[in-house]
Order: sequence, then C-alpha cells, then structure tokens
Amino acid sequence: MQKSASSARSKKNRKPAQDKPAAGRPRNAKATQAVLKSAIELGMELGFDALTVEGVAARAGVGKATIYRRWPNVWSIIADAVLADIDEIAPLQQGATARESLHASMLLAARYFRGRRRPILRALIGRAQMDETLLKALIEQWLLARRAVSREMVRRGIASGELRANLDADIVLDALYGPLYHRLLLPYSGDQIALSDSYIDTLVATVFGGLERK
Amino acid sequence: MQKSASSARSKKNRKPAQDKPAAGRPRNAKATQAVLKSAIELGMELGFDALTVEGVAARAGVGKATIYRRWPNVWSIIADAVLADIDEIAPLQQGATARESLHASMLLAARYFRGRRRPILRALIGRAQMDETLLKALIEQWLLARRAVSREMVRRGIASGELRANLDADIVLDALYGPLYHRLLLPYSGDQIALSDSYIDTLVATVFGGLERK
Amino acid sequence: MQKSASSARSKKNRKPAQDKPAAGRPRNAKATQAVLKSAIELGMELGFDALTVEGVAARAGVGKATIYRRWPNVWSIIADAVLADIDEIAPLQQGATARESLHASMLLAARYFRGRRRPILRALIGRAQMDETLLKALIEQWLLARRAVSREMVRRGIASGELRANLDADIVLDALYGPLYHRLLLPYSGDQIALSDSYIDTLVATVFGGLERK
Amino acid sequence: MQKSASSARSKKNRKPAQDKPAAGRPRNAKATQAVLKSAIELGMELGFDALTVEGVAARAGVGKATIYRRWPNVWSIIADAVLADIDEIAPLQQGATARESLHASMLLAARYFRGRRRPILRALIGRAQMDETLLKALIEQWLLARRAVSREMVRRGIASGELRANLDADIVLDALYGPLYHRLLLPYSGDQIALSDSYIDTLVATVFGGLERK
DNA sequence: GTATAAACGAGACGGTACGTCAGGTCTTTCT
DNA sequence: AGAAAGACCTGACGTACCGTCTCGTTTATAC
Repeated sequence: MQKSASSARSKKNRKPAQDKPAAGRPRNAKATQAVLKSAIELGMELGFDALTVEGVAARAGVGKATIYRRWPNVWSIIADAVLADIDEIAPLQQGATARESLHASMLLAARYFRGRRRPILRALIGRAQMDETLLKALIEQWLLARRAVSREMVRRGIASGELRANLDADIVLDALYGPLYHRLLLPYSGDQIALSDSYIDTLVATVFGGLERK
Repeated sequence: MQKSASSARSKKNRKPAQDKPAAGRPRNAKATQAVLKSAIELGMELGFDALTVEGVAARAGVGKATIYRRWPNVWSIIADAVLADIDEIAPLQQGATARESLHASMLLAARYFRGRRRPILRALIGRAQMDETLLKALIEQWLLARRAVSREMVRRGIASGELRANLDADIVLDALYGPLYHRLLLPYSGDQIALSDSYIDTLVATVFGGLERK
Repeated sequence: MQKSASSARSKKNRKPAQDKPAAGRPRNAKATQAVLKSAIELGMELGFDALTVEGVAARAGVGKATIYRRWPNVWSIIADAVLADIDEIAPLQQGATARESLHASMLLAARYFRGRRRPILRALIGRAQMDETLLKALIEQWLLARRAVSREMVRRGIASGELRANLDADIVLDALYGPLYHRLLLPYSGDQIALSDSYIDTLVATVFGGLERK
Repeated sequence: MQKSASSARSKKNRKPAQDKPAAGRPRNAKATQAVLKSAIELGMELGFDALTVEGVAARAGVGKATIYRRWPNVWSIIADAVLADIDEIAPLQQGATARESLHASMLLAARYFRGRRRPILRALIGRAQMDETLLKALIEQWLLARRAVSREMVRRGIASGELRANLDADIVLDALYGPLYHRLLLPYSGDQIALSDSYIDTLVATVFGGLERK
C-alpha cells in the first residue's frame, strides 16, 4: 500500500511535501500494521458493530492516540485494511469475448463475496449507508475503479458486434453485478446456494440471453 | 398494523394468549405511536447513526423503560416503523403481461428508493449487515413477502409463453431488482440520474431483451 | 397492634372518625401483616440498604399500591414493624432500688441490642439520621416512652435517699444508656464482648460508684 | 491528608509502589478537591439522602468516571472529606489531670457535634449502620484513633492516684462519650439545650462524682 | 553532542449513552 | 372501593467508549 486507501485518512496525515523527511520521530510502521490486523481480527471475532477504538488499541498493544493520529475512526481503519489489497481480491479478468471476460470476473467476485472476508465487506457497505465519507471511499476506490475496466469490456463487446449496439454499459453492469450485491446484502435464500458458481453461470446466461421467448 | 412487524420485538411482548385481556394497566398505544414517529424524525434529522434510545424517548415524551418494554434497541423501532406500512409503500402491480407487471412494480420501487424515505431504507439495510435479527426481519417481512408475489408474475409469464421456459424466477428477479438495490446502496453516479424512471425503463428493456445481438 | 406506631403513617390513613366502619371494601389485614413480615425478612436477608418497596411487595404477594396506601415509604414499614411490639421488647423492670431497676432494665436492653433484631434497630436509627419523620417517631415512640418511666426510677432513688439529691435524671440516664447506644452504633471493639451482661454490670458499677477516689 | 482516609478507597487506588511515578496521565488533584467540596456542599444543601454521584459530578464539573476512578460510592467521598481533617476537628486536649483533659476534650467534641458539621457526622454514622466498609473506616480512623489517646489519659489518672484503681478505661470513656453520641443521634430533648457546654459540665461532674450518696 | 521535534504506551479527563432498576403514580380487571 | 397486576414517567445507577489531553520516554533530524 503506497498511498492511503481511505480519503478520510488524508486530513490527519502530515504532508510529506517534497520528500522532506519531517522532523521528529517517524511513525512506527509496525504499529500501523498491528492496528490494521487487530481491527480486522476483532471485527471478525466480535462482530463489526462491537468494534471499538479502545479494543483495537488494546489488542494491537498501542495507545489510542497512535490510532487517532492515523485514522479518524474505526471504520476508516477497516476501509484502509480492505482497500489496501484491492487489486488482489477478485481481480478483473480479460477473456476473448466480453461475455467471457465478465463471466470470469463475476465468478471471482462471487467467490470473494461468499468467502472469508464476506463479513468485512458486508459491514463496510452497511456502515457506508450512514457514513458519507466511507461511502465515497468505497465508491471511488472500489466500485468505480472496477467499473472503469468493466465498462471497457462492454464497449469492446459492442464494438466487435458481440453485443447489441444500443446498450448502456452501466446498465449492463448493473444487471450483472446488481444481483451479486443484492445477494451479498440481502441473502434471502440461505447462504449456501447463493452466489455459487452455478448461480453466476445461470445469471450470466439469463441476462445475456434475455427473458422473452425469441 | 395488526401484528408486530419486527420479529425482534416478539420476545419482549407478552402473549395475548386466548383474547385474555391481560392483567394490569394496558400499554399505551399513544406512547407506541409517539416513539415510532420520533425515531423516524430524529433519524432523518440527525442521521441514523446518531439515533439513541435516550434521544427518541426524550422527543417522544416517554420514559426509556417504555421503549425497552416494547423494543430491544433503536433499530427494531425503525424496522417496526418502516415495515408497518409495508404494503402501502411500493405495492406490487398486476398488469396484462409479466413484463408490464414487473415494469410497473419496479417503477414504484424505484420511486420509493429515491424518495423521502430513502435514507431510512438505506440505514435499515446498512445496519442489517451487522445485526442478524434485523436482517432476518428485513428479508422475511420485506423481501420475501414481495418475492412470493413477484415469482408468481414470472411463473405466469412462463406459463403463458411470454417468457422463456427454462428461466429461474429468482434469478430473473435478481437481475431486475438487483440493480435497484445496487444503486440504492452504492450510488456511484450521483443520485440525480440514478433510479430515475427512464433508468428503470432502459433496465427492463435491457434485461428482457438480452445483451447479445440476435 | 392497635394504633399506628409510626406517625409518618398517620397522614395516609383514613380517619375512622366515630367508629364509622368506612365505605367500600375494607383493608385486608392479611396483606398488612404480610408486608410487615416481608419487609423485616428482606431487610435481614439483603441488608436494609437494599430494601425496596417493589421487593417487599413482591415477597408479600401484594401490589405496590397496597403498600403505598398504608405507608409513605419502606422505612415507615420497618418502623411500624419494630415499634409495634415496643412494650414486649426490653421492657423496663422495677426493682427494690433505683440501681436494681435500672440495672435489670439495662440488661434487657443490652440483650435486645446484641440479639437477633440488632440489625433492624441499627438500620432504623441509622436511617433516622437522614429522615426527620423517622427520627421523630423513634424519639417519641421508643426513647421518650422509656425515658418517662426511667426518669421516675431515678426520681424515686433521689426521694428515697439512695441517690444524691442534685442529680439531673436525664444526665444520669444518658450516662447509663449512652454507652449502650454508643456500642450499638459504633461497635469499636468487636461485637463479641460488647454489650455483654458483664459489660453492663461493670458499667453500672462504674457510673454508680463514681470514678474519683473517695 | 497524606494517606487515604477511607479504606474503601484503597482498592481503587493504584499502588504508588516505590516512588515509581506510575504510567499515564496523573490524576488531577484539582478534580479530587472539587469533588470532595461539592459532595459536602450538596449534602448540606439537599440532605445527605439526596446525594447522588451524578449530582456531585455535575456540581464539581467532573465526569462520573473521574469519581468512580477514586471512590466506589458517594459515601466514601463524604468519609474521605470528613476524615481528611480528622485531627483538626475536636482535637484531644491535655490538661493537668485526667478529669481536666477529658473535660476539655469533651467540650470540643460537643461543640463539633452541635456545630456546622453536625449533619455530616450524623449522616455518616447513620449510613455506617448499613455499610460495613464505612463503619470500619469510621471506627478505625475516627473512634479508635481518639480512643488510643483518651485511654492513656485515663491510665495516667489511675497511675497518679487521681482515679480509682480498678477502672476499665473503655468503660469510663463509654460513660463519658456515650452520652454525646446518644444526644447526637437521638436528640430527644430539642437540639438547643443538648450538648451545650453546661450539659458537658454537669455530665462530667455527675460521672466523676459518682451517683450514690457517699 | 546537544537541542528540538514528534511519536510512543499509558491512562486520566469531561462527556454521552447504555440498559437496568426503583420510585411513586395511574389504569386496567377482578373480587 | 380495595386489591393485584402491570404500565407510566422520572431519574439515578455503574459501565463502556468517545476523542482529547497530559505524562515520561524514545527515536529521529538539525544545529
């Protein structure tokens, strides 16, 4: 992680300006990592609603001020921890056709959505509903970063004649990814079947093929 | 509202048993209504993350115990308040065809999603990501209640030959409604255009028509 | 108990006026007794600082209003319960001389002070330090009632020539009984020896014998 | 006050160990003093039964936690406040004879008992009847501290031949001080005459002079 | 090599809200 | 009309965290 993942963090940070190494004792990278790790662990263990700055500080063996020096609240810690390895988690795939690219990318996303980190992502999106700063960070650093690439897939599919010409790329992506978020956040049919590989297969086939009888 | 909307509430409630009027002073319906109203108002004014039992009690002119006697926490108040008038908000529409029924229903849902109550619904779904009881209530009383009817629309469309025979009703509905929840919770393109009537129109046309060139 | 022991109670009580049997359902004497008993029991079991109207009502199987109809607060229940059998507990004794009378009476008082009801009496006098009404009841119904008789003992001792002529009866009684209350309320030397019969014997001998060498 | 007056307090206190300055921000002595002062003031104004931690905190301009960090309950604040200046209030006097020493000491004690702080002392002894910890603190830090010195006065009186040889010092002191506590806690004859200087004079004369005719 | 500067762990600070309990009152139904 | 039941509003309890603020100490650059 080169730059801060959460924009919320930036205000607290000193400006490194022109590589000037800044006077005084430098921040302890070990402490930073310990906080990120502890926050995720505590959230997973106790539930993210039970997450407190005090608890994270204690688990990380760090003073509260050390946390507040870096982040304005617990949720920006979580945001940082998650969005740090943003590219490694569910990376977008490029295939021969738009359908193949999107299908492969969606399979990876679904695996992430039903995997170990599922509670973190749910909590983060959930919390973002009451936290504009967090919402902004999620949209910009997670969603729009992926959209930029995905939209290109759709556009290439249109250009190549694979897809219908009058499609709105965002609506296409909404139709494909919307169901994933829907099932992530409102898992109405029991978690086991939801977001399985075959669910994605059927979903892609359905959306690409349309609903009406030909 | 005949019965309690939130299942979270049920534990607290005395059982009315067999129409036996229960000993002691009956609960004050006025107080109940004042709390529901105050909770929604305070949430809208201060933000739902700033909602406190104490604040709601004060605004409603009610003791805290009166609230705790009915609900286990603030969120179940909100859940009750919202899910009470569940049928009035965005009621499902029946048209001549499945497409017309779903289209009309989605337009109403989208209007609700972008309307005055939008912050309430967002907060409720958001909070549900860290509150299993609330999630269960939302799924059962909101989502599945609607799904039962919507699935029937799809099935009738299949039976009448309007829709393709091998469709999974839930996947169809995910493809249609998923985008709405997606845009509600992760409004990536500015709120103004999102969930507009024309967005729904295009979405319905896209999903019903499929993506691939015929 | 014919008459109300605690004056605190009198305000709440209906006036029987002229033996008129009062309209409506008569008060349940069983309930009254159950409350008195329960209050004492609960005080002894949990400590008198943990005594609550609610607890007493529950233990007595009685509604709170039934208690408030009779007493203004928990302490007046205790006062009533204790002062009811005031004459039976540590009754004053009449002997041949003032010394014998007082000695015998003090022995009984000391036994009461170190007996089973010791915590009740301590709590009552303790509470009276912050409750003027209770203090007044204790002084009038307990202390002054005894003083009237005790003073007469001293006076007879003076009249008979047994005691010095210039004594103030109250000061004599203070010198005799003061130590008992002192040890009851500030038991500084461990409870075992304090207020024993031999303590009383020595105390009486000391005070009566005078301190200075003849 | 070098050491904590109330033993109740000791558990909460961090051990200063061997002059080790203890990690973290040190406790604010100003806050401590403000609390002690406010507690006494509020008790005097509203009555000590109306004393609450919340009220004291508010008056002292202090958070509740700041109080609970130092004392376990309101009464230990009062105990600390009173027992702090224990030696200044009613100090024991040394005279030429035992009688003079005790007489002078009792006059000071009586003045204290009927003075401005009278309600505090009454409340404290009263509360101690239902609070073992407080009782222990009062006995050890107030009563026994004084007794140690007073007993020596009596012993010297016996050694010098001023007093009879077979006297029990504690019983002598009970006979002298018992009446003071009796009148403090059960002021049966109106507060005006009680504990006046002339009451003490007569009391001392009576007890010292003996009661029976020579 | 000695300032100066900032970060560090610790923990106290003034607050807010929690969820509970009890106070004393009021409102039911039943006796 | 009294009684048991239990809801009502009020207000305090003791706890947990908030975000800020000293402490004394450590670890850097700058003089």
